[in-house]
Amino acid sequence: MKRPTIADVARQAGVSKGAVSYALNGRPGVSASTRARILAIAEEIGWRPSSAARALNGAHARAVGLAVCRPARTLGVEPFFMELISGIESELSDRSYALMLQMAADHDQEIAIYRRWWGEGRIDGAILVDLHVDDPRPAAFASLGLPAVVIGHPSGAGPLLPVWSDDDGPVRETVRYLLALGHRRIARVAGLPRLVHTVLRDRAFTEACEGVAEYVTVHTDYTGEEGARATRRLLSSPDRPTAIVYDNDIMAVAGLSAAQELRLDVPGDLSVVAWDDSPLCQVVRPPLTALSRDIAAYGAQAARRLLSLVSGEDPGPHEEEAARLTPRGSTAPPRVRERVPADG
Amino acid sequence: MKRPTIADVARQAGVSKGAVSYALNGRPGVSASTRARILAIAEEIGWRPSSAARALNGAHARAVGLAVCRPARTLGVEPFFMELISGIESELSDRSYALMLQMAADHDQEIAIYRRWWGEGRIDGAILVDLHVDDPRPAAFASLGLPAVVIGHPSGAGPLLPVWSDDDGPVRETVRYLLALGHRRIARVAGLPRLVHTVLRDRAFTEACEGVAEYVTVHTDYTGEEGARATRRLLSSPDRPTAIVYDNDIMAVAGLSAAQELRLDVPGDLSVVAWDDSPLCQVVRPPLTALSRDIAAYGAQAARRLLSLVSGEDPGPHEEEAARLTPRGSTAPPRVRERVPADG
DNA sequence: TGCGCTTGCTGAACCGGATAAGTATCGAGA
DNA sequence: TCTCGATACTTATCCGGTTCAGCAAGCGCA
Repeated sequence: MKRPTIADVARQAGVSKGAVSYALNGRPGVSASTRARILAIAEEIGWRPSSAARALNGAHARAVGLAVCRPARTLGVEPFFMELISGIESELSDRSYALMLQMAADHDQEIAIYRRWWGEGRIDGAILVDLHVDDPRPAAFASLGLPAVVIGHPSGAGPLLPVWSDDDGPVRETVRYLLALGHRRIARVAGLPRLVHTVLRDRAFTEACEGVAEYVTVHTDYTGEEGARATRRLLSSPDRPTAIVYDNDIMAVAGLSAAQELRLDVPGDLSVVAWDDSPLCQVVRPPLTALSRDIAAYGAQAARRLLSLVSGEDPGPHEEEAARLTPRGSTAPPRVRERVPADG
Repeated sequence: MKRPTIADVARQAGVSKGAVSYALNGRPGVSASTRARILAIAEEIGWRPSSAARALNGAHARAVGLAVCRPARTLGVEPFFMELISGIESELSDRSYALMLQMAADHDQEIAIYRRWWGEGRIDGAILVDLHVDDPRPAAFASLGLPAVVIGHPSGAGPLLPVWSDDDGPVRETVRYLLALGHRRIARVAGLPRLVHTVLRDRAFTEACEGVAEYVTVHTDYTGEEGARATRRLLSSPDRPTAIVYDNDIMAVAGLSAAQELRLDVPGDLSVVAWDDSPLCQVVRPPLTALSRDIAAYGAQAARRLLSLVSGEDPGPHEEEAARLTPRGSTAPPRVRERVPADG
């Protein structure tokens, strides 16, 4: 009942282990007829290469690592991750690479996990997500010599290969769109302030609004709960915003509900824009105007770059297509007339 | 720049490879002082055991597999999976087991993936989810000799170890609750009819309603889109239901929106109940009455059983705590007065 | 006829650990 | 003093592949 090895194949074929190895790997060194015979026997007795034995000879582990440190509750709710993983997967499974997944409590633990995986020869490379300001991970990865792709802006990727999508453009596009609709008081319910892309979006938002609209940014932890709380606070202010841009879809949905609970009409009294366009956005009423991007493609791209990095090539950094504004029912001109400049 | 091996440690310590192995594994055969010296050197030069070399000696791969075949779009949205995975993870990472994840297109591909992983010695066991009626996987796993835990009802688990939560009780509890509120026309928007738990819930729902309420069950694919469509169809019927029970939270949210779009008041005109209680349920207005269960604990339990199975023990089947009804704002007595029997 | 080259294969070393078997050293007991 | 037995190691082998050196046979060619 033991797993068959090449020695078993060799015995049955009446050749040496070496010949079997050559035959099974499609390398020269055996005749076509012997090769066919060996392959047939291997097939028949159900031989599979032992990944351990292969790895021992310096071959690749044929797996890449993804350790994630986010609180479990955000992970479960935000569609972003599963879509990203499913994109990564699609690329990996095509080449029979596996994905090693682990949740970490913090960056130190995450680094420890990678150190172990890499040290033990379990992974060939890693994908780094949720880039922080002053993130210790790029340097740690580099010192380990662990090939890695960073999903995040090059400015924070250090020596690692970045795969990112523009944050600046979509923010400006959104603000322009809201301005064009006539909004002059715009709020942004942002994610964790320590994340690089939050900082980039914050800056873009500020610059886009500066001088043309009143604006405010509130930071949250991405949960619907905090999104709702931030929304209530914003909407109960005397000069409440007429539009709110949310940094993820779950907060946008929560914000929408919070507004409706306050008897405000969306989009009449308040326009809502979500960043990232999961099915969730189209399921609520009104459907949410959202910044859409193909997250699965994003993940697939990262996986592709990582694999080429692992195989010794030197793929350049890659900027994924930026998110595009998909207007839906949650945005409209503000009902409350504002003093609009003649040239506006 | 190569990874240090026990040979390197042995050389520096001035002892043999064997002694180092004994020392590092905490086995007798070396003196305390030598052991300490070896451990110090190993630590200093950053030695890690090669998982490949260990696995080659018949040791465990220290990884378990999880191949999932669901359409990516459902995966991304439904919180269930990420919560389950995060629960599985929490248990695995405590014992430094890794999780190998892969998405499959269908059951055949899923079985092929496991066959490969198991054949290659990459995994010690597997977790099987989304049990289907006449599922080919339990038999396939058993014939492979792959230790596995099935997340699903024992009736469908075949020879594998089941970990499940009761479907029957929660369905009946929900129906009783709705009946007590005065509902007499209840609909159920169910998931895929081929899933074992859908069948179980269908049956329980039918039996609970039989003779005491009008009822109807509609099957969907779990997406919000189909949930909304089913809801619209149900609500546009002349004798529309006064309560709808959904098989997951995303469909419940979609159904809620669809109802509100039809200018129906929830819970006045329609009561809504969701199965599985993600943060999503509390984020919408009104917050959804839901069947709550600790999905992460569910996953952790499955992982725990699998690990004990892998280590040669024989843990019994485990029934997780059943989902419990958490009433919230989406359920109330039906506003439209119905002819309620005097004894009702 | 002899030389060199290619083809097709064998045998052995090797990867990094685990482990069984063997050996040198030392203290205790008879 | 000799033996017994534990202690503290060393040596050798094994796991399942890969790979390199070697070698015999067959072929072309001068």
